[in-house]
Amino acid sequence: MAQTKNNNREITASEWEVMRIVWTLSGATSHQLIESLSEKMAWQESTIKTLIRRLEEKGFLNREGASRPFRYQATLSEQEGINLQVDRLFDNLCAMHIGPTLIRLVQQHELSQADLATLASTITEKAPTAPETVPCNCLTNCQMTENNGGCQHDEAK
Amino acid sequence: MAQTKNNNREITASEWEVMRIVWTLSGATSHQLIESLSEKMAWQESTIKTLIRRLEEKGFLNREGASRPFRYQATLSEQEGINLQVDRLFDNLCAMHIGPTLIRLVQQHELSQADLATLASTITEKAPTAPETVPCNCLTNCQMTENNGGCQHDEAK
DNA sequence: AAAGATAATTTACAATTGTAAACTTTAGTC
DNA sequence: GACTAAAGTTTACAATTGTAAATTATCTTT
Repeated sequence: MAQTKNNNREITASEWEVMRIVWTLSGATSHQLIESLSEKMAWQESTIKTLIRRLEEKGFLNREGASRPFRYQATLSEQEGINLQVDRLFDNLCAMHIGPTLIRLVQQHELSQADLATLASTITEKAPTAPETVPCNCLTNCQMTENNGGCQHDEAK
Repeated sequence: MAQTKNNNREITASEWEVMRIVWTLSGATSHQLIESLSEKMAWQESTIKTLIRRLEEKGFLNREGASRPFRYQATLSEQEGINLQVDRLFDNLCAMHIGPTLIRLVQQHELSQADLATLASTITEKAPTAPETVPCNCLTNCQMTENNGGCQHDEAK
């Protein structure tokens, strides 16, 4: 019996490929997944079946349909899935480095007029209450002492 | 003998914690790492030593000093490490979802005046050449056919 | 130089992940 | 209804990761 909840487990890199197809097609049969991924990823069909099963067990895919060619549906939206991965990453970055990281991402990726506009207004909204600087939050309370050299982080650039 | 190059291997979640401390302190001894992480992560000292060794093997840490309390130095800067992780993630996101994802990140995180200003000008620079929309690039050539339901992605929101 | 304290290396072991073969069941077809 | 093809389930197995104990080597201090 497939899980209904995604037990706080993670979507791995390989599994992510499966999810992408499911999201793109708004649900897919194993046949479709095998077709797409055996080519794109050079995986054997067995591999793809395993990934589907694991995603079901983890609660990220639900099987639907009564008779055999079942369909697999994502239990979260693509944006939710992305948020999951992105937050897991950003929650482990030094606060001081998030700004430069976002700047780089904005520079590096192609964004639509609309997205740029939204970004611009978001920035305008945040500006009035933005702090002068965002300090490093790596070591809780920056409990560094003299004998360990202190928090060098503030000198980072 | 420790690797000099990071053989295109990854920094895992646990290893990342070690790197953060090394970066924050601009290099650290195993003693410092154990002090910091045994508390923060509730790890045994042995665990931390293993992580240090693996990071050395992967080429992300270099040991320096001639006599015993060695120091471990990162072979890449924190920003480079972050870029590595961030790119690994963003390279596997549907292009169409990157805009909304960045908007959300900018909203969600505290950014300094300076970072907001840089972001703003970056946006201004990009605007003139920004496309009306950024299409989904999930399925290479979107080689979806009628019998698989076609690329539903363009309808995503 | 012997002991004791530190630091580093080896060994360990279960869980997860990547990858897949083998086997079983079921939907269609003759 | 028997056969076959497609779909789904079980089993497998090595590599990586998380976590750590045991062992060995090296400073430091009597």
